[in-house]
Order: sequence, then C-alpha cells, then structure tokens
Amino acid sequence: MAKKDGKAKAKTSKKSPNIKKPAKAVSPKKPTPKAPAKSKKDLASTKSASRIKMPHKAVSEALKVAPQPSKKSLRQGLESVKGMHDILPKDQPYWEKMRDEVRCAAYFYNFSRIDTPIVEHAALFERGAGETSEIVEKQMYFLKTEDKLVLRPENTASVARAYIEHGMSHEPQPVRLYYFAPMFRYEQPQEGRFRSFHQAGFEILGGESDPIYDAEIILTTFRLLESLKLSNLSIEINTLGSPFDRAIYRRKLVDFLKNKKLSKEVHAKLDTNPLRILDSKDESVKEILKTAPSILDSLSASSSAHFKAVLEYLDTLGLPYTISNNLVRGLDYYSHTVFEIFSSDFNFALAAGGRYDGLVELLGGRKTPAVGSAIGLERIVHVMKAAGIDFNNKNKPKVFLIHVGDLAKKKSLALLETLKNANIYCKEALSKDSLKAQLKQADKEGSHLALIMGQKEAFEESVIIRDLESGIQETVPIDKLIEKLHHFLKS
RNA sequence: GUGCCUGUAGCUUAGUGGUAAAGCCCCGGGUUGUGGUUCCGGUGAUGCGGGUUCGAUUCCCGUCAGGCACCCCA
Repeated sequence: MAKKDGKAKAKTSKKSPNIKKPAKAVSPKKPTPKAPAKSKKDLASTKSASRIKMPHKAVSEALKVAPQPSKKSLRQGLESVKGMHDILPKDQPYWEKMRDEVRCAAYFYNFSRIDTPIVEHAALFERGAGETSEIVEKQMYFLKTEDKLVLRPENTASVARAYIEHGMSHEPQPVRLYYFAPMFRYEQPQEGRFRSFHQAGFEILGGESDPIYDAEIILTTFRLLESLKLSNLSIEINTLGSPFDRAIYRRKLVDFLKNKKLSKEVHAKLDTNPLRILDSKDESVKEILKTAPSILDSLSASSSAHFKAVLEYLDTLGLPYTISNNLVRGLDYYSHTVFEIFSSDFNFALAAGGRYDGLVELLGGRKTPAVGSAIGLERIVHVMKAAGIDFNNKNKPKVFLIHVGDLAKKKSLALLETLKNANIYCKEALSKDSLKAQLKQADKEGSHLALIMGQKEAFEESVIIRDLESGIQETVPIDKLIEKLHHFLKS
C-alpha cells in the first residue's frame, strides 16, 4: 500500500514539473489528459483507483469521466470588478507623462506632495462634501468593518483633514499641496467615468481668501493640461457667493421655480438642492431657466469684488474662460469661485475645482480659506488618445543580446550587467536558444543593433555587433564592446 | 438607481437548433550560426447559470461584464 501510494505520488510529481514539454511534443488532440496540473485533487481521485489496481486504460477512462472545470468557469468571479480597470503596459507612457507633468507643474508652482490613505472615516466626507451630494449619499464604497470606513470618493476632504491633523496652520501660510491618487465611486461606468479612477489635484490652504489664489489654481491646472498637449481647452467659471449670498439666491430661485411646470425629479430638488436644477440638461428646464434670476444679482459687494478680481487675473493671463451662471458643483463645501475645464467634443469636465473657505472649519479646524482643483486622469488619457497624442518613444535606439550555445548563454547575464553599467539599454530573449528565434524577436521589438555571442565568440571573448537595418556586422573583442557600441549608437 | 445595445480564441470578425470557421498575434519547423518576405505545422473560443428541446453557441430567463445615455461626476 505504502509503496503504491509512494509510486503514485512519484509519478504525479514527476509529471507536473515537466508538463510543458510532453504536452508540446505529443500534442494530444483531446484536451482532457492535458490537465493533470491540480495534483492534489488528482491524487485524491486516483488514490482509490490505485488501490484497486486499475489498469492504465481504466485510469485514463476515470480521468476522462471526472468533470474538468473549464478555464472560463475557473475565471468566473475573478475578473476585474465592474468599472475598475487595469492600466496596461501600452498605456503606461501616458501615465508616466502625466506623473512627470504633474510633478513638474507642482515644482514650478510650488506645491508639495501629500499622500493620504485610500481609506477614511465615512464621516469625513459626509460632513465635508455634504450629505445631500450624490457622491456621499449613494456612491461611497463602505468597508465591512465595525467603524464606518469608506474608500475615498475624493481627496479634498482628506487633504483638509491632514492640514488640521498635522497642524499645518502653523506653517507659513498658505500651504500648497498636490496629490496624484486613486479615488473610488460606486456609479454606472460610461464614457469618461469609472468606479476606480485617478485624480491629480492642487490645493492652497490658509492665508487670505485672496482671489489671486483662485486664479493661480486655475492657471496651474490649465497649464498642466496644456503641457499634456491637450488643445481646444475652455474654462467655465461661476461664483456661488458666500454661504449667506447663496441662501438668499436659493430662496429667489425657489420662488421663481415654484410655479413652473417641472418634472417630479426636478421638483424634488426644489426642497433638497435647488441650485442643482441650474445645471440640468433637460431642454424644457433650460428654457425655463433662461428667465431665472442670476446668482450675480444676489452677491454681496465683497463676493462680487472677489469674483471680478478672479476674472481680471484670468484676463491678464490670457486664459480663455466663459462665465456660466448655471455651473454648480456637486460638493457642498464650495463657495465663491467654481470652475470646470472642458475639451471640445467631450461633454465631461477634464478638471474642476473651486474655493472652499468653509471646509476646514467644518471639519474642526480654525477658519481657513482654501481653493483647489482636481483633474480626472483617465479622462485625460481618453482625450489624448482621441486626439492621437502618443508619448511612446519609438526612436530610442535599442540593442538586443543574442546567445548561441551553452557557454554564451552562461556569459549573457554578466554581459547584460556590463551593458547596464555602461548605461546601455538592452533587450533579450534569454530563454530562447535558437538564433533564428532570437533574431526574429529582436526584429519585432524594433531593435537597431543585435549583439550576437555564439560558441566561437564566447570562447574567444568577443561579440558580433550586427546592424539590423543594413545587415552589416562586425566582430569585436568584449573589452572593446562598450566603446564600439557607444560609437554605433551615436551614428 | 433607471433605460437601450452587446458578449464566439489574446485581438478583429464569420457562422449554424445537430462536429464552431478565418485573418492577425503567439509557439514550433523549413537539416547542425543570421531576422524582416514566404511556406508548413501547432496552441487557443461560444462570459457564467438555469429553462425549452432528443440535442442550444443559436430560442427564452436570470446573472456577470462591456458600451451608450439618464442621474451624477474628474
């Protein structure tokens, strides 16, 4: 018995590491005998078989009968989650470019990086962004823990929290912070909208509630988008006034809309969040709004002056903006300036932001003026792709190392190290042993030069440098290789 | 949360109530050391679950995922 079990084990364990070779060599037509990989399960099922001394045929029959879960069914439930996506190597150049430009903008406009945790207390957003906002009301991912924790749906509240928690009000004011981070919102995916997505953001907290900071945030955001080669950008800007102004305006608006013919949904907003009716896409609502009172008429003198000053700064900078009195933001903490930046042909904002003078106080800090913006990075990539913008650097010269024979293969890793130390970028396909296959791959990778070390070269301590375009090649001693390569790569 | 559309190989697409085709990609080969062209061969799929049926990839239902729009938003 013991012997038999031992044999059975030995057999399967022998099989499993070699699966690839026999599968290829034999290439059986039926897929069933090909999947002995799950050795534990198989052992269990064959155990009884080996006890009864089943002949080989019978064993294979039994294996056939055993239900094999299909690969697809194994994948079931393991696919990426709705609205959440992988960022694949081919798209990484876009992301690297964005990281670079965000860092660059942050450097020049003097923002310091802050990273806050992905998980925060739900209360942070409920209090900060406002319980009437849809983001907080419906779109937060709650963790199944005893304390009410959520995946952050936005980052401004987190930054404000960190500002308070780390006593940043004691640093020279204002404090300028930026981030580049993933956010999570539970909503229906569609063009430019995901459940997990990334935002880059800039925040200026503290100091005076000076309109020049509003302009600076808009400037930074706008210039960043420009540096990503986006064109046809436009800024829509509005003011919500002070909370007091807004309360007055709210009453005026409700009075105006009260007696109008409105759909149920719109009518419901009259009680909860009437300003939201302003950015309705419904044509009939838009028609009605044409004669609605404007927020501008409800502004106090100082609010009005603030807005005017922001616009003057933008004029001075030559930034293209349009005033849109129907622009209302989704988060309750905004006051005074709000803005969105669009690219023509897309009906979603690439970036948005505004002033949130009340937020820090609302979260338990001292009264702190603040203004900030956030940029939707997946949206940026989407627009860049649509515009045919491509950051792949295809002109970079590429060297490809090829080996033939055992000795050369043994030496190849050390050779790669030599190249790396000389700062020469080199690709390889070390597991392929045929010269042909390696050259083929070098070609597919778009390599310019191939370094070929065959048996002879490995023995003689030399390497062939082959120009893959011209086909011209030259044998050089290894100690002259770096020098030669630099020469080749220059010309 | 609501509505519409779509799920066939890694990708792009055929097709059928009765053995699921092709192109590209990938892997191997065209005699032992030279790629891009070409030739030959190979791996690999009906999203998942249920129902109707002798039999479903096809018809029906559910579900999951993708797309689009509403809502909302970066």
